[in-house]
Amino acid sequence: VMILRSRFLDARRKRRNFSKQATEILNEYFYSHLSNPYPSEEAKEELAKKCSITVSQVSNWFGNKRIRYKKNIGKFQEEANLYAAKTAVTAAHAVAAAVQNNQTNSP
Amino acid sequence: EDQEPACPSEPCPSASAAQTFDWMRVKRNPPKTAKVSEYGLLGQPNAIRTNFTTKQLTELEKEFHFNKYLTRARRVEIAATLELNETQVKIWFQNRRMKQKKREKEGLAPAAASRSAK
DNA sequence: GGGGCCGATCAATCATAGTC
DNA sequence: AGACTATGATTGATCGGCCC
Repeated sequence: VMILRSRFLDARRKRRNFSKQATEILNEYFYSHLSNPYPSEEAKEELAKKCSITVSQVSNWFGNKRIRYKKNIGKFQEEANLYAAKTAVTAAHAVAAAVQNNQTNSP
Repeated sequence: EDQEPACPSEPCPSASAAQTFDWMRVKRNPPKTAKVSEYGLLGQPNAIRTNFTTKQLTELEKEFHFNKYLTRARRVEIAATLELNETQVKIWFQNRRMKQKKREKEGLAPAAASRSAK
């Protein structure tokens, strides 16, 4: 084999993990869109801005996340529940508002 | 905006019923880089990612700088020289162009950002 | 109708950062 | 310190869409 890795000085040599907040934002988006975790170009730009990373990095993140998630769903169960609970709060607010609105509009 | 489930009708037992959506079932067909013959002839499409050698990559890179796009003739020539399929050469150029575009994009955005940034 | 290109994505792998 | 895992990036190749 010896596939000479002349690609020696590959860019991936110096890699930095994203900040905790950035990962938080990305995971929140991922799990709140678990049925279709494919952010549009615009959504990626917004996420990139919020996370202070590039759009490509956002794409890489989602690409890796999707593949790794479906490869072993069980391994991410805990994480999935965590973020599901987190977004459940905002969801509850939305529901509450909807109910309120419903009561005042339909006798 | 379009968050998602919010459990419309289903109870949603305790926490999340993490179901398996279609995107999780997506499977790509194995590469058809049929190299036929060679040895054996069991016609097994390689089904594996080809690892280009340094020489092949160097040559392709050189060609790319000469021409971003290939002509049929050039493609045949290069494929023969590097012992690759015409398809592999074609795909390599497509990917290379995309890579180029990505670089240009990332190479200008930061510049604009640094200007607007304090 | 078919082949090339584009844009997005997949999937496997690389190389490093982080954890124990 | 060393083995093992988590994770960001790279890349050959696929998928769907569009154009000619």
